Amino acid sequence: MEENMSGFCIRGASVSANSRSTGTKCGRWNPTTEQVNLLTELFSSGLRTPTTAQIQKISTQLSFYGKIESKNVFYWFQNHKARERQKRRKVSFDDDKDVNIGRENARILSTQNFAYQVSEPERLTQTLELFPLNSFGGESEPQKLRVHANECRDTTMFSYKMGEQMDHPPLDLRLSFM
Amino acid sequence: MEENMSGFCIRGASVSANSRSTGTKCGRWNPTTEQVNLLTELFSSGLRTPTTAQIQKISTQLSFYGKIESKNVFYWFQNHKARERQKRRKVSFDDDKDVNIGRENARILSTQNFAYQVSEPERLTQTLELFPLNSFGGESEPQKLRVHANECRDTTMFSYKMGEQMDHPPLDLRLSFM
DNA sequence: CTAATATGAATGAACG
DNA sequence: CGTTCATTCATATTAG
Repeated sequence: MEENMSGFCIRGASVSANSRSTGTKCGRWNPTTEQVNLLTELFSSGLRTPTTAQIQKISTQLSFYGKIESKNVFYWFQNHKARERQKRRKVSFDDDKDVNIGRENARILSTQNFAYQVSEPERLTQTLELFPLNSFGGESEPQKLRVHANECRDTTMFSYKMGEQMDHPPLDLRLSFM
Repeated sequence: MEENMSGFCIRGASVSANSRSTGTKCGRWNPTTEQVNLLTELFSSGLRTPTTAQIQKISTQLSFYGKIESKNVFYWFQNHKARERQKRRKVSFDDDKDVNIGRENARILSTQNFAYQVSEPERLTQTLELFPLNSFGGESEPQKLRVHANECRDTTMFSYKMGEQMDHPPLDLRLSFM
């Protein structure tokens, strides 16, 4: 029984009283097999970051198979994409230094997680005709080669000028942003 | 296996959740409960886009509770505001599987100009007055200073010696130290 | 049962 | 400011 109650998990905040009991009502969505199948199909078909409208429609469709919310779909795609990339990244270098790993363990490295058979786009369209196929039909991932400094360098971001705001009462919401 | 192959800052992978990033260097900021409380209070008071001066003030205050930089405050407000709206967008109507009542509720987000104003002007003023915003001598000067985050070397840049007394600050931190 | 893993959820950081 | 990426936390699930 997954009684989802839109629980908010305050990360770490409620560590007080966390000894054993499930005091923190953090019920989370537990997708059904059908839901996962459909989501996986969509993903395999190329859908990576659905728009809000798409998310809502998917959610509506999936609600037939069980309780679901839009944010669940949103998170699912976020996580699925992120983890795929994450695992892909781990495999990327495929060091020789770890060749001794057993073939059993190699499944994580070499196996595509999404070996699920990709249904034809047509069928996908039939299933839920909500995706403009151009969104993923002939478009490749942007693949923006991003440097992405991953450290604490100063990003010189907020250089938005501030006027005489200290003078003003804090009420005036300045729009000067960036 | 949960491998930490990244080799980066092992940010207490399996440690308890809350402890602020003690000893962690270039990992991402992990706000303490007190910091989050204060930020949330300010947000609830109506502060949405703090100015540079405000950011610095807030950052200074929050640094008492743990390592923090100005950009963290900046990002926090950015994210918090954005996700407030994002939730509005991804609001999944508690769709009853049987009842088909999506129409009426579908357009609850007709007006969105509600949240961008302070709930109560006086309250905000009071709240901000708790922060002395008059640090700059000549207020007439535009004082376009950019928030300059320090380098990765933020090894206890704040010389606030945490006394033994502040171990358990009251919940209303804002009132306590002002 | 406990330990390890898979994954939903959350959020800090940053891009466009 | 909306959107997206990356990392982390919490929990359901599964392996041992």
